[in-house]
Amino acid sequence: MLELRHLRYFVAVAEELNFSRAADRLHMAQPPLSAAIRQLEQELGTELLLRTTREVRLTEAGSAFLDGARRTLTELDRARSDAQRAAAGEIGQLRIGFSWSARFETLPALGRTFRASHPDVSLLTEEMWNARMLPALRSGAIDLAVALCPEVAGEFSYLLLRSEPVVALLAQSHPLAARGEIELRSLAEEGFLMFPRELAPRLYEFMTGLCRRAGFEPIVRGESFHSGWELQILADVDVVALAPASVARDLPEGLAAVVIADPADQLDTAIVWRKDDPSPANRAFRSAAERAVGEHLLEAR
Amino acid sequence: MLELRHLRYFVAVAEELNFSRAADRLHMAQPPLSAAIRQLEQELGTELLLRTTREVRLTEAGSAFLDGARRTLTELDRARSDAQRAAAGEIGQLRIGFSWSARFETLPALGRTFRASHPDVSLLTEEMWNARMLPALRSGAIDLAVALCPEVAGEFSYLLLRSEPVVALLAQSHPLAARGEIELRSLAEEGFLMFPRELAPRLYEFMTGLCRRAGFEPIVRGESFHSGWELQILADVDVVALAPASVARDLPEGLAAVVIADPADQLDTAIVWRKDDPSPANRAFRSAAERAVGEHLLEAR
DNA sequence: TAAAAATACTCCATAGGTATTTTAT
DNA sequence: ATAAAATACCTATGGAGTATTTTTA
Repeated sequence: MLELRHLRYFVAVAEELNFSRAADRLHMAQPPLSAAIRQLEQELGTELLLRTTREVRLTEAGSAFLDGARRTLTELDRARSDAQRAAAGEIGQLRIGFSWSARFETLPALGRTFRASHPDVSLLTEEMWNARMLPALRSGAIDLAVALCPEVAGEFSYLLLRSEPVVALLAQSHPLAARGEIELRSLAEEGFLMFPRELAPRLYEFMTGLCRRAGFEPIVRGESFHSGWELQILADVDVVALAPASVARDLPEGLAAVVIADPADQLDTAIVWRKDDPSPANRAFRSAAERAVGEHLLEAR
Repeated sequence: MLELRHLRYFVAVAEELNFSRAADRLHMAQPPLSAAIRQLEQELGTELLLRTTREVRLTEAGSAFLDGARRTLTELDRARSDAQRAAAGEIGQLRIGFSWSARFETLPALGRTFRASHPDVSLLTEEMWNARMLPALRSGAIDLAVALCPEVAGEFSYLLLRSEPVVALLAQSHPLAARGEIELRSLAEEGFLMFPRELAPRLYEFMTGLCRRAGFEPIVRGESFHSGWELQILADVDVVALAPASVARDLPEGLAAVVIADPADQLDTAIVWRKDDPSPANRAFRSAAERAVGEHLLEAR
């Protein structure tokens, strides 16, 4: 059976064109080297070397095989280093599901931090609603979730990335739009635009809970957020919506964001992963995230 | 030490994701297979497989290494087949030195015949004078010579490809140009254009010998053939030259070729090679040449 | 005749086998 | 309870060593 040994020996002999010197180089005796080469030739069914006691020459087959043997050994080295780099999380890919709101500040900052240390891991990101994230994580469709107000069950772990104030999004023409900050209760009479509850139950409860604690039940005038939050509608129809502050970074024309006063009402964004996920790239991403948190790279600016 | 055995075993296990089934497939027992994989992991310094008694999964490193291992094994197969094809003369290259006169019929016909059976051998051809051919063959600068009237010494073998009549090349305006055939002695009073004797001594002797047997000593009026035979000069100056008949296939404007009558005065073209040349492609070319001779593909048309 | 490959043989490392235990579902 | 991997132990093939012979330039 052909083994790498044969290739290594053959390359040495082909380079030295001298069995004794090649044996030296390989730290072995000359007879077993000769035997191994003979075995290789038998295995291939063709002469690779023309030996006389005075010179050793490559045959055409030998010269062709030398190229191939070198390529094979190189390929093996690459395989080895790929495996080791993959084990260190330095190559591979990560599929990341994220909440729409993470698009503005959190995800870009995470990406920058991670890419700086792991340039050869490709990040495949997909926006999705919270309700899809856990099943996607569970099934392995994604490796990590970057979620706003995530629901986290037992089989998952998470790391809090940032907390940010809630803002009310409303038409610039609205009387309250000019204010820097408002009390939530001043919106008690407004119509609210919400998303379908089943897309992110915990976030939905958080927002209606805010209103209730502010002393009113929100009047839900529509449920129309589908892919992302289609905000333009807020300016057209006369309704308001609640969102994390970072959304204000990229508002459509004619919309304003006003911070809700109560500093206790913060919206959390976290990364979530399967506790038992052994992927080194995953671990590496998490520690990059920790680093980013530690360096305050994820805070609102 | 890492061996191909490890790669073969690992690929089998990674494909079956089951040590026992993989062991079956490899016609071996399960424990030594487990041992080999453990050894491989130790060699690489990283886990490749996550085993429980119920399932075997690839780690990231394992998945990366699987790709690399497959590539390595593929590369080895290619190396093996390259060696075997090279041994059969099916790949490689042949450097061929040829006489100018072979360019017209002999070399193209040889090329066609050889390429039909050996499309992956590249032919590198170079025109040269006979005097350069033997040293070039001896030093290995060329593998084969296709020579007109070759001088063949002991260390070389040769195969006669064709014999062809001698023609006289002369200006179309020459009184004899209209004749289909002439006696050489009718050129006794003409001036001859020759090449420097040292470029092809045997051919030179052959041609002057022809004249002497026809009863005259040729009047050499110039020695001006350098690269190829610059024939245009024959039409300009009023001299004649002797050449093999195939040259008539591609005469410059204003020149005519007239066959010399004596059918015994034939010019031979042969391929010449080093007796001890072991190159399979070389052998293959020679047998293609024999085939071409047998099928009369090299004869004048 | 001298340098280098081939041959003859010896030995032991280890690949691979069998029997059994452990483990996780 | 069971299927599958790990462990323990054994065997023998063959890879590598030493001493010697053969070859050819």
